[in-house]
Amino acid sequence: MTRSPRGCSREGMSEMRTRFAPSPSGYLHIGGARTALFNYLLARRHGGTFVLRIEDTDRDRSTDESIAAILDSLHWLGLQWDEGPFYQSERGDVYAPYVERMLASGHAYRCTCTPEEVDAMRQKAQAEGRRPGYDGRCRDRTDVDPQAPHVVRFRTPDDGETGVNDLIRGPVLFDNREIDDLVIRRTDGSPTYNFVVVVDDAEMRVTHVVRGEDHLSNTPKQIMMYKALGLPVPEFAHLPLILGPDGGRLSKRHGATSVLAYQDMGYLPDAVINFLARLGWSHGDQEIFTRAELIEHFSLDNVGSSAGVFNGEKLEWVNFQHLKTLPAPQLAAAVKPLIEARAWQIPGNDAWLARMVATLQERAKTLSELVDAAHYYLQDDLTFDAAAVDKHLATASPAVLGDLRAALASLTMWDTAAIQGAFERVLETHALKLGKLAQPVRVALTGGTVSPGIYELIDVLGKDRVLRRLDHALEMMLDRGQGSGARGQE
RNA sequence: GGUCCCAUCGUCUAGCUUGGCUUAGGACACCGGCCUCUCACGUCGGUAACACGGGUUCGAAUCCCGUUGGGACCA
Repeated sequence: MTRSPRGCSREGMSEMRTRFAPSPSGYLHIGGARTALFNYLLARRHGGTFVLRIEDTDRDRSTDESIAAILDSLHWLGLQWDEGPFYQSERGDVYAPYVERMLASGHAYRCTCTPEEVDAMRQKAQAEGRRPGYDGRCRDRTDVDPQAPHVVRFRTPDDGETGVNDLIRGPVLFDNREIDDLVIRRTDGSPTYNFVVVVDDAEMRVTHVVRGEDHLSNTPKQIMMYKALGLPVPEFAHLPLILGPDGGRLSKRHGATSVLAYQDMGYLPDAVINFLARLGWSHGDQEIFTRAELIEHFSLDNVGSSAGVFNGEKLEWVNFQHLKTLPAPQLAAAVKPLIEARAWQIPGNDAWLARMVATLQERAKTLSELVDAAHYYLQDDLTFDAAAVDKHLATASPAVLGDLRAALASLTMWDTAAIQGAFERVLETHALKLGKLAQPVRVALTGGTVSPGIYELIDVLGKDRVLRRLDHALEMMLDRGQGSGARGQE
């Protein structure tokens, strides 16, 4: 068992090479993304190479759509790989020589037992209270015709132990007697998963295999095969799984599990990465990391060994932390496509959009929320909230609002200071507090009671639209005033 | 069923390697105060955890064993 410092490449050691090897049987989910991230971070941290390999051997379950979704997800998250993508389906001929090598060296043998026979021995063993599994009856046969249908089995050691020196959980020992002779080549000639992984990782000179904990019990078999083939055994690190809120395996019923779904919901890739990194890894008390900080501090030493529960609320908060510190022009650029997707016209240039976004930046956890909140900036047909109108507009004085309209109309400068000045003059003449005026104005300008500060709102909205909306509100107030008999009677 | 992994606030976690510095720290969420033109932001404070049982030790969240619980893999 090789013992080396966890996740640390020393001077003189060969370059670190990590890999992410998804099977394209669906979109890239949160758990897979985290595995990819940790491989990426580890490689970046140590100046190594991050390899992408698509395990699409299972033609029935692999689809081009899945491959595209995985690639898109990785691109979106910014997990740029250095080599690949290599497609297993295109590597069909690399495995045969390895099978032959095993056969020639006696580490593998041909077995003609049918699935029924294997099943029978399993049941018998179980009935007799023994460990179920292949009993090795073809191990030493020399009479198997290579042309006849057969599988090739790997001859596992009969005794002793195989140790996995897991970089995350330390040494894990497996009793070799528990591991029976696994099939490495099926009757149809196709190689099996565990064998293919070993060959691929060896051929791609992967030095650190970082993958989900669900692969831990496959690892001793793989180590045996590396040794049988005389190949260098890589380091292994098995990441704890990500669970749903109920402690079970994360699945669709826990909400979105696809990476791309988070893109659609308006999350920032850097935030998703930050959140995923913190799910299982830590660096003291720090919660918010830039990509560069993640690369700088990442280490397998600080990856925990227990499974974690996906917490969407924390993701929202992490996203907010990133969103609010993003420079406004960048945020504007990120938000623009979402606005266009709603077929909303942006009433200004990019600079204006950046100003708009700046007023909403601390008021939205996601890009989508920000666009939702921006409706009164982007659409002129306001939807008035009835309760807000009743509470703030119906009770306000048209005279005061009219004065404000006039004060604003007469401004030659249009900035928050000038606007504030107009407000202050009106408030003084009517001896009112700001709240009494700001809320009716807010309802008049947005249709509701929630918005950025009233001065910045007015500033960004622009003089024309502000005056128009004020006029409209004044009209509404007069209409209601005439029909006041109806009020209170519903 | 067999093998393996895991176990600190509801959740993510620090602390565990090298036992005392811990009245167990931080964060999300939640509750309350402050700030305030609304909503937020911010800020101050609060509720809340070492699964259980043995051992080792002067002393255990930290080391060992067992139990329980959860998970994975194989079948």
